[in-house]
Amino acid sequence: MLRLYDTASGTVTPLQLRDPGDVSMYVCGLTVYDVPHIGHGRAALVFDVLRRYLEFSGLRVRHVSNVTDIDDKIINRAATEGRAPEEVAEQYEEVWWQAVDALGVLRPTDAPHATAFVEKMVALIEELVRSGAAYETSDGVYLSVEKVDGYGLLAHQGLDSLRAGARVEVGEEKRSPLDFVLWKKAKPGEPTWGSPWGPGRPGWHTECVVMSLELLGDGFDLHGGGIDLVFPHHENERAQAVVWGRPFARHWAHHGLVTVGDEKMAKSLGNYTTLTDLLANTDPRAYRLLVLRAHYRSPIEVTAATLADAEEGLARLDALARRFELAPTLAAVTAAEAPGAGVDPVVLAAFTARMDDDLDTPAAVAGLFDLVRRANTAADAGREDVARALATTVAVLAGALGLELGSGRAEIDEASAALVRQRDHARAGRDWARADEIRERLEAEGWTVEDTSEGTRLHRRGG
RNA sequence: GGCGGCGUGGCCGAGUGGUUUAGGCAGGGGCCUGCAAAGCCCCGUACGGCGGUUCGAUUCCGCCCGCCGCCUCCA
Repeated sequence: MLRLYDTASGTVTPLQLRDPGDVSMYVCGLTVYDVPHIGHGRAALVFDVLRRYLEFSGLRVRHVSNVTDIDDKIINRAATEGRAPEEVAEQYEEVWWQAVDALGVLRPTDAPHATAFVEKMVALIEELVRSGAAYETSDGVYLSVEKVDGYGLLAHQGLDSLRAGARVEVGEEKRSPLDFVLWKKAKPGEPTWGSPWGPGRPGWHTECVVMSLELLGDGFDLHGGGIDLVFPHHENERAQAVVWGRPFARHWAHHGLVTVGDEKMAKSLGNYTTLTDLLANTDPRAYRLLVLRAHYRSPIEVTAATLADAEEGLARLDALARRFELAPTLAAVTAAEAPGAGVDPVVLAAFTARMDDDLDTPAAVAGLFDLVRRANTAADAGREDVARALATTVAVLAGALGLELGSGRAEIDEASAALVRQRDHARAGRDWARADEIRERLEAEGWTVEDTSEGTRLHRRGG
């Protein structure tokens, strides 16, 4: 059984499911106002790995991830560019899904849009006002954190110390600086929805409570996101659920951020690389491997050097796939079926033990590389059956992590294929000069040339 | 200031109270190869500093130094 770090308790605890066999997880998606950067890519990869591993473990996963398609940033961008906010949101949502697909990340089972749930959000806010937990001001409706049992649970701080660090805006009508907005009254020209407090739009923290409970029901299993969402976003979601009287997430999972020179990558800092740029220059699997080689709660540096490192590692895995001509095994089997598919049961047990330990993917990946060496050694010694079993194991377990080996294989064009035939002929005739000349031509075309017992073999490295 | 976390060999990055101190990349040597490529073998004895606990700490405790995250929108 998977044990995961739970932000609420601050400990690694078993992920105990509400409905045994079924996992309900809600992952905070993004606000579609700009192109995604590689930090967003890591977020998608981390939860993709979690989801795939849960499925590999034999569980059914309902994975909900929202799209925030109404927000100040979208409105501002639309205003600046003289476009409709919906148009901006649609454009960047499309960019996001393309990047998700390119990363080999499974799309969520549900991707609700905030704008489709405004009526339900209004209903919730009305209820919170009625119960006395929320109050209206001249610019909106706010939740009074004083009314929330255990406010600060996720932040691991009490109300007093949170208040001590809070910034206070001039002219605010909030009763406490920690109170947060549930409904924003519209200014001229802004998109609006109707409400008892006049035209306006919901605050960010409300959409996730409403959509997660609506789609997954009370007491769903897991709520996740970046570690920077712990406070205030997730704290405030939970606060609304508490006052609403609805059991909320049983478990909270947060991942570490991508850093640049030890600093968080962020739009506001301007130190970001877009996901599109990354994917244009790098095999997406190399980025996945880079992400897997760090623990999901640790920060990772994504630099030319760490990416190159990951690409070399990936090349080693792909070389194994070439050597054994492994078929793609992405999510082909579950752990229960794996032994029947030729996976070494001892290795499988070690793999699941590592993954069950708070998703220790660095250790799991280390285990895979260890297997690569064992498979190659066995093959070098002529122990074909042993070697094949080990290589198959690597492919299946890598597949469980969403890493498809050998899929970077390139189609060989007819001209290159002809050169291969000529080179094999030359080598058969021991015409080394000719063979080397052809190899140079192929290498100039970007091929890596390998001689095997079956003759010349070509492959490409990198993306 | 409060809270959370981190500091491991050239780099990335797990892990552990003590026998052989993951794994990857880079580097050196060797084997294999017509030469390569791929692969295999060998080589690096690291755990921020100072104390304490202990027969013994990188691993436990305390203090210190440095760094990061959150406390404002943020994956």
